Amino acid sequence: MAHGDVRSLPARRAANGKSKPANGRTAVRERNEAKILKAAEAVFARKGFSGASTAEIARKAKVPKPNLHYYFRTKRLLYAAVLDRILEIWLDALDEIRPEAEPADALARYVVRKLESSRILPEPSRLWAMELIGGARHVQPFLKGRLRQLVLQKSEVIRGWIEAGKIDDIDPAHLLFGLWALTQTYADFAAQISAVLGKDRLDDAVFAAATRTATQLVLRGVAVRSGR
Amino acid sequence: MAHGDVRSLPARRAANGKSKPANGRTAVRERNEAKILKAAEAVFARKGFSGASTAEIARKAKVPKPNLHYYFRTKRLLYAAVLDRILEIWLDALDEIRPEAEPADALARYVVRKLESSRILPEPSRLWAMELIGGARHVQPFLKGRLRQLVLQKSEVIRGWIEAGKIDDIDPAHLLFGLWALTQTYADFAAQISAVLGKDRLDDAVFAAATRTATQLVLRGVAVRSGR
DNA sequence: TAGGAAGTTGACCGATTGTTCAAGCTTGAA
DNA sequence: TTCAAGCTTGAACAATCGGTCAACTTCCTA
Repeated sequence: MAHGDVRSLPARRAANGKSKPANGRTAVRERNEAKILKAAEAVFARKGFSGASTAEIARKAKVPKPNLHYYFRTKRLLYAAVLDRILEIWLDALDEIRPEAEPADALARYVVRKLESSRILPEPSRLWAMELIGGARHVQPFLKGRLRQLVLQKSEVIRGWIEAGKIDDIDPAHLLFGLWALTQTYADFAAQISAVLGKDRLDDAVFAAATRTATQLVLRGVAVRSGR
Repeated sequence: MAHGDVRSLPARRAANGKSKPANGRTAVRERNEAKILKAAEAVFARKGFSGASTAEIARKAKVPKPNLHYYFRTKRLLYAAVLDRILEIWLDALDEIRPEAEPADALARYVVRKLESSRILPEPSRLWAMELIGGARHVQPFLKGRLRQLVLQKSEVIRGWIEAGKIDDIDPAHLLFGLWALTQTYADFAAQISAVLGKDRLDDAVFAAATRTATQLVLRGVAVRSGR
């Protein structure tokens, strides 16, 4: 699932170690790929894979359509490249769940970081949600492999907290699902939340209230005994 | 947002009160519309509005494409008709939040009913999620109107519980957002959850654990003082 | 300064999109 | 039995889809 899978470029720079560290003269490529990926992320997040059109992505990225296909041979490869970038963002913050951490701190910080992510980078979250709702056909290996292993591992950490009497008994995996749901809803369903609140966008006050509420639900929900 | 808006049929049965109660000879129409709506729901839920094709819907409903357009003149009207049916399902269970209800019962029953809905009717939830992620262009009036009013009204109920000392202080609207997120995640992101759990579908055991976990988070989260 | 790879792009491909047409079929009331 | 309204459907519409082609420019290297 590394970059190598996803990009199949027409030609790579001569494989020697001569030129400047790691780039050299591919500045054009780097810049254009970034432009296209950013535009693709936005369009895929709004319309999903089948609903998005390469023409719209190209228009948004301000490149002619054949140029888009020069950098990403097919729509599917472009989609894979976008997903590939997003996986890391998605996993971010899970490292708060560590055995030696104090559960109250760890869970609170996890909620804060995830909500921050929903505020600053809502589009990756929406694209991920679209992919999952559509059946997760393109990310099945990731879900059954890396993510599953990570959830099993973090579940062990949480079970450790329970056995140490630091938090109440709870199903660790479902606690994680709950954490994801409580935090990502503010990215995925921002349109609903802002409309219901009578705002035209989710401002800082909304996210502050969201953080308070989610933190309260989680910390009291697992009945954290504060350390010492 | 009533049915009248959504269906613009070539002709309605003669407007008299003669024939059998409320249908008469439109049995064919009723049956075909139902077939098409069901197929449309599934396809729209998987691909979103722009990603779905009328051809695929027609194929799934086992009617020729022009027949689909005979009953629903445009793709957009078909989509509106599908959304229209879903709104009621979506609002269901909110009536548990009543002033005279005991908060513990009301919240627990709400969670149970919503999770039951995620288990039995995941597709409407997924279609709704798709629509919201895509920007909620087709349901903006519903969100800003009926749903907003309902949320304001239920928020008052919850505020009443707080002031009566029955539950801890919490932002009522965000509590509702949390309840939605915690329960609908099992419909919307079923693909992720089942893959992570190593199952090929979300069985009864999963939903039982989900119910326990979500209920615990909510009831302890708001620190319900049991009645009396 | 010559050569060649990298990058750009207008024009075009067959396939699929949503939608329409018109000719047929079915059915219930007169 | 007639007849119109409701229903069905193969064929075709322009527009858009993902993707290709070949001619062009740009830019680095030798």
